[in-house]
Amino acid sequence: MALRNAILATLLDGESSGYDLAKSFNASVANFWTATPQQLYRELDKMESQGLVAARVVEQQRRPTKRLFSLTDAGAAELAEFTTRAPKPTAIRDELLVQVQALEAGDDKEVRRAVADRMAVAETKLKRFERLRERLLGESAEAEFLATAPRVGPYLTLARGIAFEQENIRWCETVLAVLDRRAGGDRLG
Amino acid sequence: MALRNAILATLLDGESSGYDLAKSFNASVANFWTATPQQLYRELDKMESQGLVAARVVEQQRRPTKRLFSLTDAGAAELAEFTTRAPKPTAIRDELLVQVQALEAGDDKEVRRAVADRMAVAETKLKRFERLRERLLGESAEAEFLATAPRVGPYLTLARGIAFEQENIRWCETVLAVLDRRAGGDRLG
DNA sequence: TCCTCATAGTCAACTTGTTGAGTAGATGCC
DNA sequence: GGCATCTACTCAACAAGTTGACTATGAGGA
Repeated sequence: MALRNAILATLLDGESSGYDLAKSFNASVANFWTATPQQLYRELDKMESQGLVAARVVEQQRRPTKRLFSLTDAGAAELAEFTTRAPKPTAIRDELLVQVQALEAGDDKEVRRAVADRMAVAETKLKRFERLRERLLGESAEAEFLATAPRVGPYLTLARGIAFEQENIRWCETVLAVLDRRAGGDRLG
Repeated sequence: MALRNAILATLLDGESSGYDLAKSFNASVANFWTATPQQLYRELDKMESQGLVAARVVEQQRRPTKRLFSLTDAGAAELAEFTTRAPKPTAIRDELLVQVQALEAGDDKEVRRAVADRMAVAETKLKRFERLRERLLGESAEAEFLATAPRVGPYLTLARGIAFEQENIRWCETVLAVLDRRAGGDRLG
């Protein structure tokens, strides 16, 4: 039920096609939820049949016809009700951490490479998130924005994403340093 | 395939029953992967039939018979190979963040409560992780441990979990402060 | 004595998420 | 001129994760 509500929350920003949702689920929404295009189309169809979203077919010149989805009153009510339900507890779920856990039983050079790759990805994401943050803030200072902006939800979730990626980068640096020191020690020993 | 390898990595610490694994997946392994008992039993059966783990039936007095699983050579090889494969990218997946994103369309008092609950959970987890950390370190200082300990994988993943929970707590504090300030402003305005 | 909790699981049904391929027109690039 | 890329989807099959109920035994407390 969380994917459904993540979609509804995204539609608060206005109507959107499945295709556009798929892209925004790789940009802003990716701070707190991910989904493949398949999941989105399936869920949108289901929600349309349940009256939570309304589809409007838009014929385009030079492009395939698309369907634009928007929140209905029932959809907004479902979303509001969702905010009152206890959220599931969460935890990191990361194959890279499984690999680091198994470090000594595996290939430490490959793991080192995977950690370095992850750090590069995190840096790219962080930059994207920070540009998004600038755009959200506009001219305002953070404190002013948080006190006066009509919608602070997206800013707060973005802040969580930024902190997560910063933490990722810091952790990757630590792991790389430890691996290098230990590899160096091996050569000496 | 990540659950499978998370189980194999856990069995590096020695043989374990499904029941014990279920408990450790709520303690230490929860830093980087979660699983329900159902998933574990299913996966253990599959892995046994594929020769990745070996089961040893232990009859107990005063307790139900249990099966203790241990790594086979094939299982260790599979785990080693897993560390060479590119890990999937990861992201936060958190219903609470979906709720915060939908803040202005939902019930802000309920969301506030959910954030406060999450903060309490994070604090409990953090304390547990820090006790675990002390136990892992033993008498050593961190730098010494990282340079000389035979296995640093579990320490490094635990460090990631600790940082994650600290970041959670900090973020929850921010969100609570913002919500309170805005609720206060409403009363004044 | 009954009730709850801990141990140690099994079974079935369901939802959610992933993978890969296919359709089809338009634009851009070399 | 041809080939890749972008838009905008659809279909099918599978893998992974969740939920709830059920079996059995023993220990500890009210």
